[in-house]
Amino acid sequence: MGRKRLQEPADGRPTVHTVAARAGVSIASASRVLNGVGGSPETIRKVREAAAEVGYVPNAIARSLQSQRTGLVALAVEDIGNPVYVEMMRAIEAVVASSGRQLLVHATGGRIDNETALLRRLANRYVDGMIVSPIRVTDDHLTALVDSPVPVVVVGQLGADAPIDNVRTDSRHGVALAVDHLVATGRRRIGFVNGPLDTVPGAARDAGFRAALAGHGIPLDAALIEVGDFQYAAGRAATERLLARADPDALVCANDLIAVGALHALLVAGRRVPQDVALVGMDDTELARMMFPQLSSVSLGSAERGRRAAELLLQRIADATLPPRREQVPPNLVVRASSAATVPAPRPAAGPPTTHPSSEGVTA
Amino acid sequence: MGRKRLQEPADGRPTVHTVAARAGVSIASASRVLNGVGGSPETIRKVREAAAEVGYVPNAIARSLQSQRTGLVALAVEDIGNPVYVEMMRAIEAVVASSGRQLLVHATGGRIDNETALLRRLANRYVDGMIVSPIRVTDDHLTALVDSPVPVVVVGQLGADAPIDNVRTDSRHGVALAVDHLVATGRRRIGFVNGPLDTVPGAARDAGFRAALAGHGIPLDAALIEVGDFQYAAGRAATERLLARADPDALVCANDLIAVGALHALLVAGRRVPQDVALVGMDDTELARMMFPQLSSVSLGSAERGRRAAELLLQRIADATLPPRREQVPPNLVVRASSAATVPAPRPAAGPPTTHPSSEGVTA
DNA sequence: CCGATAGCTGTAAACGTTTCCGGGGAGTCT
DNA sequence: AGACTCCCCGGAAACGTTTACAGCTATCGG
Repeated sequence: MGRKRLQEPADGRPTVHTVAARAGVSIASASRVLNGVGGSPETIRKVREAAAEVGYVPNAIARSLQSQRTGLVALAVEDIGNPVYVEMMRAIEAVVASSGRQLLVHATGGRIDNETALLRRLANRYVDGMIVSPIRVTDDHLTALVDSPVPVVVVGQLGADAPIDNVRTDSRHGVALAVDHLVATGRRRIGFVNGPLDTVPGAARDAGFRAALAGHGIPLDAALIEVGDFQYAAGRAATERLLARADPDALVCANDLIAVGALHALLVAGRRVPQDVALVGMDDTELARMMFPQLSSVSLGSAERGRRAAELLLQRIADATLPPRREQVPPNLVVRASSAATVPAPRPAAGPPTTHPSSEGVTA
Repeated sequence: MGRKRLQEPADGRPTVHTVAARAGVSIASASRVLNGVGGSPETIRKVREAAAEVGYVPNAIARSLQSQRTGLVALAVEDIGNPVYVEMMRAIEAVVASSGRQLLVHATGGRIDNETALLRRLANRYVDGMIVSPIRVTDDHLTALVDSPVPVVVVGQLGADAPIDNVRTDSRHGVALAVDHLVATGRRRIGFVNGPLDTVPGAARDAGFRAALAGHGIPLDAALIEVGDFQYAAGRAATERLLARADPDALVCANDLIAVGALHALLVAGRRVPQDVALVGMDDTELARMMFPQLSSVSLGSAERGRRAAELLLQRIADATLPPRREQVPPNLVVRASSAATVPAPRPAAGPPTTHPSSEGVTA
């Protein structure tokens, strides 16, 4: 007969065989006791003791191979530094952790190839499921998502007929909320600093801005629209370009990072916020509250979307036969100092300019 | 004889058996071809074809069980939303990804139990290695780190004799740089907004602040020291408390989040920055450059520390017998508008005393 | 007092891959 | 022509776990 399997691996780390041998029982009994299912009191005692003595800790990989699940869930977002994704991530992590799983975070940099490569590697079964928030979507991309061997939930807009669990918001409407608010407080020369138009959110926000302006009968002035990417530096640069050629009395920004960049550019240019230019960001991240003046921002419920996406994913992991579901989180506007109606009246001509410390402290 | 193993699992997903059978070769040959090692041209062709036809993708879990590595590296930090960790994470991720591995990110919330639990779960071999940046360290904690079955690299201060790969900076010295700079530009009533003293960085920065002040012969005024935690809201609240009872002409903050909170509190209180109060943060994150005025900040080289930690970890994964190493990244001060010398001259004694409020405040 | 039943235990198969090893064929050198 | 080398191939073991199955003992009901 051939020699039995090694009881003690060269590694030195104990396996269930080590424990079983030491306890004088079979590996099956040892495994049962360690999993808390069955076993006589005597067996339980012996196995527990042996396990404690050798410091046994089960090998999760072997277990996964057997059980066909890893307890890992992946999240793929464009930019891990964007506070909106941090908030989403926190919400997802809370749900995922409460189900005893761990979260694997991936930054795609918005590059599609990166994301499809990730999808493909996903097929190798290392994660039980995935949440992805793509900012660009192609057909290839879509079929990769649909064909994924593990459950996928998408956060963001998706073709209407795609059979994929999906939680979205309505950022078109979100931009409209911002514009409505600015118009209501007397602003008319409303500028817009957007992200790339070839992204899903960029396109949606552009459409929303144009529609909202049209809804108020305000003619579109191309000089008041500027495009960068969704980062701080680009937002600042784009705003500088815009200010060089136009004179807005309000600025809508496609996310909070851009808004912070815009704020910086405005203050450097000597404009007072909100007296000279009202400013509204989007995503309502912690960053908006950190600024001085605090930024108004359109909340797109990122934490809520993350939470729901995680729940959808967990449900689908539990039951793969569920029909594709779609959930929607409504946007809502949070008004803060950066777009407050100016003190005496919305008219920029009247009123003492100085009551607010922000103006003097900031425009040195 | 018993029946052979299923060629086609109920799952429907192809395994190496499926493609071997389809190609008419053994699983050993199939495996070799798929791994690009060996095989005759004919075999290679057949296997490749079969694999493509059934859409074979290897099961990473089974592979890991065999190879004893997962290609996953974990990172545990206190707060995933703190930009300093974002920068560190980016640097780590770059190194890790270039070695073909993936990064698993974990937020510990600074709670020790959380972290040791993570360490213990680590023992189950799901990751090849781990980078941890603990803000609190106990003995239990330390032994858990030392006993870890997988390689661990610590970012941050650690007991001098701990046999653990470690990359650190000198935040004591970092605080001293800030104080030196403020003193050199004429500030005397220098306040300090710190994080919790029972954390390693909190304690180090406190010690650094006291030492630096003593070095300049400036008596310590307890009213000028305030403690919160390392978050924005706490920094703002702590600064409000401090301003209620003291009148600093400069503020050193234990990190940039605190500094942003402090800036907000200062501006709300009507203080001008830097004229009335100079402000210096720490970590030199993107956030510091986003503010208006831009914040001076002591860089602790977080990206560099992350990069080095990742490299140390990869080296140790490759060779576990390496002796424990320790690397140090020096701090350096980045001066920006928030602590610029006030306009007429840095000399408080010489120049005309009245033009600027700060100068008169300084000669107390 | 005997058969059914319940609970425990051990053997062995299974998860899907890599890899050691031995056998065999083809080519080359002496 | 025989021996040697080199390469390719297939069988089978191994990674460490869970679990189906069957056998065993002890208890209980009839």
